[in-house]
Amino acid sequence: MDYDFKKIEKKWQDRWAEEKTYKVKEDSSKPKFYVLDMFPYPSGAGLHVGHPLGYIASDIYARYKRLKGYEVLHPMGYDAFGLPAEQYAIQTGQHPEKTTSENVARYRRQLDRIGFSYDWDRSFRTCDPDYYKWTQWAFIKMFKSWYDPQLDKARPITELIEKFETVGYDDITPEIWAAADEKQRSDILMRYRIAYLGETSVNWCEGLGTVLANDEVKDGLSVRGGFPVEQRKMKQWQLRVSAYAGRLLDSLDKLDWTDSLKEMQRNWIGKSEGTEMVFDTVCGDTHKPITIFTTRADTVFGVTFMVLAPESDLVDELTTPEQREAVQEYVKESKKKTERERISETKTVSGVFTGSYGINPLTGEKIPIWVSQYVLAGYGTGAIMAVPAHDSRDYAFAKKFGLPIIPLIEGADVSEQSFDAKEGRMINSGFLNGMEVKEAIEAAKDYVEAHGLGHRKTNYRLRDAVFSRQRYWGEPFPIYYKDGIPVPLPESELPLELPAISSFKSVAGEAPLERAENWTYKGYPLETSTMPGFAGSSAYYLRYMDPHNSEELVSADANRYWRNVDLYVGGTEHATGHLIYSRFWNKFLFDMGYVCEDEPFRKLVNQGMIQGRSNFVYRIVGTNRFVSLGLKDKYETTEIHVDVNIVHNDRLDLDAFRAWRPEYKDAEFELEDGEYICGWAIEKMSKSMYNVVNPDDICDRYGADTLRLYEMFLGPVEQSKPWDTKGIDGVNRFLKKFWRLFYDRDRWLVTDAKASPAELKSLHKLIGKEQEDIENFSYNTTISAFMIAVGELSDLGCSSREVLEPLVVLLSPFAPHMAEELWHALGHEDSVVYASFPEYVAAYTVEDSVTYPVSFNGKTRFTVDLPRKATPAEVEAAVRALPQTAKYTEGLNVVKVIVVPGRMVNMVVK
RNA sequence: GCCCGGAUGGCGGAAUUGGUAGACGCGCUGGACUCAAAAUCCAGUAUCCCUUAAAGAUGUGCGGGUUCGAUUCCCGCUCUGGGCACCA
Repeated sequence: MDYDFKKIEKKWQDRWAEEKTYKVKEDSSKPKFYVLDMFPYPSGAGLHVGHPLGYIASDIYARYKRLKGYEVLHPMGYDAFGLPAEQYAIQTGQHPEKTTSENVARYRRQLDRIGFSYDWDRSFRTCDPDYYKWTQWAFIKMFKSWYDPQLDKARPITELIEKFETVGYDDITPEIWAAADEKQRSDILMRYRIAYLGETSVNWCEGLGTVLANDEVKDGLSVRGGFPVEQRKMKQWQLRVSAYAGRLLDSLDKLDWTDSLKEMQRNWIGKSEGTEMVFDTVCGDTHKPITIFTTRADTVFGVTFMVLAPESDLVDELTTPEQREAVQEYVKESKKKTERERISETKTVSGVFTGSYGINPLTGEKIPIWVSQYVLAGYGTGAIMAVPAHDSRDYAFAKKFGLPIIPLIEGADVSEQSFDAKEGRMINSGFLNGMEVKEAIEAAKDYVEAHGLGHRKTNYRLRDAVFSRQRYWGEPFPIYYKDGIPVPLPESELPLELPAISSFKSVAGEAPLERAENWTYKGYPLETSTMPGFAGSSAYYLRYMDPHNSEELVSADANRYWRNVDLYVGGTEHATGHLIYSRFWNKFLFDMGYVCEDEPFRKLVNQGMIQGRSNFVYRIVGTNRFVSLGLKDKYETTEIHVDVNIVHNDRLDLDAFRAWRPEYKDAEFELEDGEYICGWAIEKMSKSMYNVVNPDDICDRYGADTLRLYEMFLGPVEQSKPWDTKGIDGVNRFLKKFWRLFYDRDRWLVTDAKASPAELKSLHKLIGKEQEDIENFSYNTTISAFMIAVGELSDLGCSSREVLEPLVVLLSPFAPHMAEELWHALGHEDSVVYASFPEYVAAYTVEDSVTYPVSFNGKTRFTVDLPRKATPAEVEAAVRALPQTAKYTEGLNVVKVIVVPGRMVNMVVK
């Protein structure tokens, strides 16, 4: 029987589905392991060969852990709400539900072909009402909670109300609370709720007709669609992610994530420890203290002016009548600009004087207050003290407008540029003179606090997440408005299902749900925004633990068993989006006692991207004649992308090329050695480059097992690399070779013969290697080890079941179909999934000798075989006891013997 | 500008973290089998000198250093991938 992968793979995929081989349940007699992939957004283009990379890696891990005796939760689902389906609906009028279902079905077919061990009974889509019920539920919980900074955790809002009623909290005294009407109370509480409705400067994207979160905007353009984004003040639902900034930062240390990813999150959270300081100001005859934030309290003596953000509320109050016109003009201009324009203008300095002055709290000096775009309203207090000598932005501003620059650090030359480094000795700084900068910062902070000028303050760049989208294809908010006051729906009313609407076309500024009929609750209007894409993906990993529970997001029992994700595999592109929101969401649920772990993803592996490898043909200009790569320099040619699917190992399939497109029907070729060689380049995998490789095609040609093996053999999982089909024959050959250990054509080769020591050694080396490598995600080297072992066993003519049976088990995580087929051929009734790895590991007895090269001063002179367990002293003694060689006896004096256990002996001689 | 990674044959990549650099695969060359092809198998394949072999020398981006010994550690560069970017 030949290795007929088509038959074998179909057969086992059907059997696995039918027998629910990969179904898992909470089994407290076994340790749990939770392996999760970032679930895909089911796009219309289907899967390309890059998508399964991470899925294959995690599937191997999941299968391996199963063999090791773990109960493994390995689910898959779809992140199905989102913009592309809706954009498509706008263009075609098709309901997003329909296209989503079609895309999901297509994804499922493609995934099934690759032989993943998912428990499909746990699968769901984020757009299923049974699922988004729990997204809405969590939102209501957030609405009904506040963040208690004392306890440093979220608490029910009722506790805050109780504080207001009894002792007061912040600036709300019991009297104020008692006097407040329903609307006022709602407004007060909005300032504290975790999910709240608030006016804020948001990223408004006209092209998409919706607001976006910070991570959905890049370089002033929307990540989806690339439309320009501008800043607008709007009332939007938000999540108080910023309250969790400190905890999100601190618990990064506990996570087994890559350093680069943690670093990205640290930057995004952007902790900075500084001081909030009050400056008195003079505007005409009125005084108004304003608060600024600085990390350089040591530089107050060098403050020569102050700057307000154009959006700051203080601008109006501090503008003198003479300056009013100029200031208003400037503010208007900057508001009109899109985010992108503002970014592109970062190098051009602009600003306008308000006419009023601040008082330097340490020197008493009067300093002008300006307005400029380089100060951001959303960070700190929206106002700064400017120290041109030691801040490059302040410096540029001072130079442009001729403001004084006072150096504060000894030896700092500020004639050309500012001196930003935090080092050196202070001068011109009163009581700070003579101190080192780091010392001075602390001393200044102490001084400021002691004299009541301000206090220490930690700021974060992480902003609250804007949570509403003026779009259709998302979760509706479970909120209605009673006389303008937002009220959550009773939980019994969940899920609040997305209503039908007549047209998907977006109308400027109008949310599609405004067009829904009867979008009301008990006669009150319902919220017409929907939730953003990250809402549904923030807690999905919890739902897999208990996907059919209609009473709870996840039952306490299921949650206690599965706890959190042990291994999460996905791309880095979610570093500052999904992975922050999920952690936030999980921490909130943890605070409220709904989940038992503070962090959702213990270990995270980022798989690299698979790039495309494009192929080119070269057409002689003005003809339909194509020249092979090596000959193209003889002519003037145009480089044309050619579909990589009609090119094999850079050789063009001429007939397929002629058939590819009508205009090439009569193409002529100039060949090299009878072949047409194509040029190539590494580019992003995309349709327009004709370099998209569909996994289905690889499965047709080589089989899923080869695809799995090859994707892993390409290189380390974490690394980005181009898809290049050149090497695929190698792993395919390996599988055939593996098969031939069992079958010679129709003859079954396996016998009950006793394994030879050499055969066992091969097997045991592999067992050792596989265990070590899989734990380190080093699958390419495991496969190498496999190739070596199979080569050795094949050379030895190994037929012993004692060796071949464990070999099948070892193969099963990588090539599950072939392993399953052989496992059954070996007479097993059950799936190879139920085989037990530890059994074979127990027999792991590599007990061999080590060949030590013995060298003098680094040059190898002879070797000696010794048992692996020999101690360095024993090795040295054995080497010294050897019959002396000519070189050894030539009066050489051995000064030192260096023994590297298991490796080598080096003698230092004189 | 700031913060992380990388750099090893013709190519993808190994090297047990300081111990025989180049595992394994691809590609290439030669051979076996075959009427032939495919498939399969065997041998060779870092560079230089050389008809070949032996022997030698060089060799992990570049320049230094530590060490008996450096792809690995330290210092200074070059190139390159990624992230952040008026965050006070």
